[in-house]
Amino acid sequence: MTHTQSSPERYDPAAVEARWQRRWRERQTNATDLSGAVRPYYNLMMFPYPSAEGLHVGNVFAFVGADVHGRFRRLQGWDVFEPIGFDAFGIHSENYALKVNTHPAELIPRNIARFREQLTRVGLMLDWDHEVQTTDPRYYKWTQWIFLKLFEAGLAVKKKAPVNWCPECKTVLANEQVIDGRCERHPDTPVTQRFLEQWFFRITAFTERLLENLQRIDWSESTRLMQTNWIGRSEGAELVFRTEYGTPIEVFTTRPDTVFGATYMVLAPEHPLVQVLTTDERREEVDAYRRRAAAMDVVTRRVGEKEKTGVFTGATCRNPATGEQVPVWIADYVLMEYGTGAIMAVPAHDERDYAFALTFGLQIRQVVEPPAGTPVDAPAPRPDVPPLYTGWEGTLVNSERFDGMTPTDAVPAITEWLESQGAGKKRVQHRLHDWCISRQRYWGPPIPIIYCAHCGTVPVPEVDLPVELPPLEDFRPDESGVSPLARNEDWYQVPCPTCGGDARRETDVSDTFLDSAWYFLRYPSSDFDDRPFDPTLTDKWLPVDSYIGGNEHAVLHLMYSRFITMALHDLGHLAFEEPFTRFRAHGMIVKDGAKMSKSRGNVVIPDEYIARWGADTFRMYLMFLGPYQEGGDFRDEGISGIRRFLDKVWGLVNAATFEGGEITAPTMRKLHQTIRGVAEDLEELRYNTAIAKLMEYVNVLRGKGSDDASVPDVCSELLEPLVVMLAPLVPHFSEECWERLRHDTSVFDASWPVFEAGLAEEDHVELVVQVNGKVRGRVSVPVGIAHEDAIRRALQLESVKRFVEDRPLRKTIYVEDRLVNLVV
RNA sequence: GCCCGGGUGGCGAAACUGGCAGACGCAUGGGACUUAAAAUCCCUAGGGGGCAACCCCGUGCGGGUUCGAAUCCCGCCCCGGGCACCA
Repeated sequence: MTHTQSSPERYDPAAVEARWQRRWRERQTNATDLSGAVRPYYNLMMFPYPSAEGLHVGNVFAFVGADVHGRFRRLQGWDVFEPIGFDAFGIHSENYALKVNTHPAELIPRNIARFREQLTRVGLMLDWDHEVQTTDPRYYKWTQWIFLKLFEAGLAVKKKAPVNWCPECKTVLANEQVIDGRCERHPDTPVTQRFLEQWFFRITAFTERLLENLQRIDWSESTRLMQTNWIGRSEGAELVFRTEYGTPIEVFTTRPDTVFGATYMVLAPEHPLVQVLTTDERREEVDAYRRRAAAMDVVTRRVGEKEKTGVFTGATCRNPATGEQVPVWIADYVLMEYGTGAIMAVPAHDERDYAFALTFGLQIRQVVEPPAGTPVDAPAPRPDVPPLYTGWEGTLVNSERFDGMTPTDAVPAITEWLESQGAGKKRVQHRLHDWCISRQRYWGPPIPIIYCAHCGTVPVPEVDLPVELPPLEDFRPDESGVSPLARNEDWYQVPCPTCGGDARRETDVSDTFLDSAWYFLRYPSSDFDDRPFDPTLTDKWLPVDSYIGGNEHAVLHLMYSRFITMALHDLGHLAFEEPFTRFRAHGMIVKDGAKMSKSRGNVVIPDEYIARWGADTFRMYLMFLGPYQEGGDFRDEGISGIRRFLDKVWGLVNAATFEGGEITAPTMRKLHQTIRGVAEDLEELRYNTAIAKLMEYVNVLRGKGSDDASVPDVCSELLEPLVVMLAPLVPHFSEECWERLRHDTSVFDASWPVFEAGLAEEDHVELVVQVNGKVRGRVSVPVGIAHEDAIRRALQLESVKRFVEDRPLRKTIYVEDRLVNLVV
């Protein structure tokens, strides 16, 4: 049955991995025949920014998880396309280049070379024939082309707007890049506001579709939620208050039911009507306040719960519900970018208005009475003032004919009533803003626009693309608010494409997120220079079947990619409007419970581990340390367990018998249960439990529990399925084992073992026997035994009899093949 | 403040739809092999009690529903993430 090996060959990962990587390269194992594929499967991973530090463990974790998925799909018979590229434009690269005082054009190729080496070493099934680099003019030609298409469609517009300015980056930032009022790249630097002419993509034209489609795409729930919140849909009404001269001031409110309690109004300091409304005697004070607000940085202005400030304009407006004249104020707690930039203040039922009214002694009128016993949000500070109550429960008071209604019923009733007087209508408001894509920096694709004194804003003709980024010695940004390209007259002075007269190029470059918003469209078509994406190949391969990446891109990259795809769809360039059919967010790898960072000094360098343990052991360890979609804590002690496991498999494979030995029924059952379980787990990216099941199977094969220390002889029939199931996780190792099991083709040309339900079924199960809900014994019974029989068997147990005694059974519960519970 | 996710042995974790809590692995202890060590193999391993068969307690805390709760409900505490003067 068993034999002791004379001199067992040790598993040497370095040798095995070098050998198979060479062979994969020679045999083109990982190259996909894009036009010939029969069952195309597009397996995408988020392409990296090629930093000078090289691949991070977090990257490796992300990529390996995606690679395991791709390899699993391949074994299931799909023609898997697993491409990779490099996202090398942008502030990140440029800032680093400035720091080390080397041109990014020189740094990036070096970094990319290092990344290629590392990615290959990890053993990813990447098709290098379709690599893309966003910094390649062959690529960004088409990034510029997308800009032109959006421009033609009126989806790229230039407008003067208050924008986020990072004094450190010396450029504007998209709202998505501002975190806590600070630049995402410079957490110590508050973002300031500037009023600049910028190019915007009208993502807000797609808001409702971006929101609705979230219902029907198979994405991680967490990611969909983040996008939903980011879009920030609010239902309410737009109401009109008029000045004594009849000038309308529109306000947006989610609580039209409280309009009878609107005792004053507030406009944003930047609101265009402020000029018109302010009375002469108030003008000086109002102007001073507006100047202060304009100069204020975003943090100080945006941080909530600070003292409310504001100034009375001297004007009054008529509340359309009560007919009263109410004072009009300006205050910085009202934001110009949201709603109409003006609000009706209902101090009794809004926290901010309440604080403001108390500060400035404005009238507070309760119009919603909370039901008895419902806590209010803030007790009344004085007897003559009502408490603050922001809830939706209760009844309306002081609201004339609407008194007694619930707020929920009053919303449509009051909205319709005001609408009949031309003073309001239903409205939906979103938090999402247009995407500002201008960057006053050097390291990006120039925006393909030319300004001509005669012809105005002229798009660069398609035949002139790409507008190449000129090599600039000094690419340092400055305070001027314009790009370093604006210092290069030779470059920006061009004839107008329309009239031939003197004209000037746009000197801003576009946001890096535009580069990455379409790279997945380019991969299959990377060979074509005359089209961004070939219609036939695009039809065949897109949308992406599986996309795996980090949730840090939930609202940036993933939202922009959806928008660009949707826009290109509407313009007739794509047949689909959602780019990623399935998206899964992976978790984060932490070290000692904390996020890895250079400042903490807890960064794990993957190379050292791969050198010491081999890529396969490292891959499998990463997949085992926690649920893939949650991430986990990196502890190096755990790696040895994986290595021990691979050594055991190695031992079994090298002692395999080929003549077809006897296979016991329990072993066969375990095999088929494993085939089913592992497939289910891999399908759902539950890599840690898939590995546990493979370990269990190996324990069975090794006859764990027997005291025989030698390696048992196991027939190849039991080992082949194991090796195939291991292949997605440990590809080199599995190839080597496959060969030793006397195969001369790649294990990835094999197919996933077939699950046979009949072989997995047990004929007996162990029923748990409870008495009054407590486990008192177990009994082995045939599968599917009848209720009465199960009870009878249970009652025969001594341990059960003792607890039942002579008492009659009041009730019996039988869960088939699981348990019986006797209630006495 | 609002919206998610989480809290289970010494540690990472598992547990289908409410049905044996702790699979799998790490570390630890004991044993085998060895002159010895490493490697390897075997056993034990939530806490407490008992010579033992067994018994009691136990999934962040306090209540509840249920024959039965890590899982469902109510009220809290702590950790992680997202949003945040968004009307």
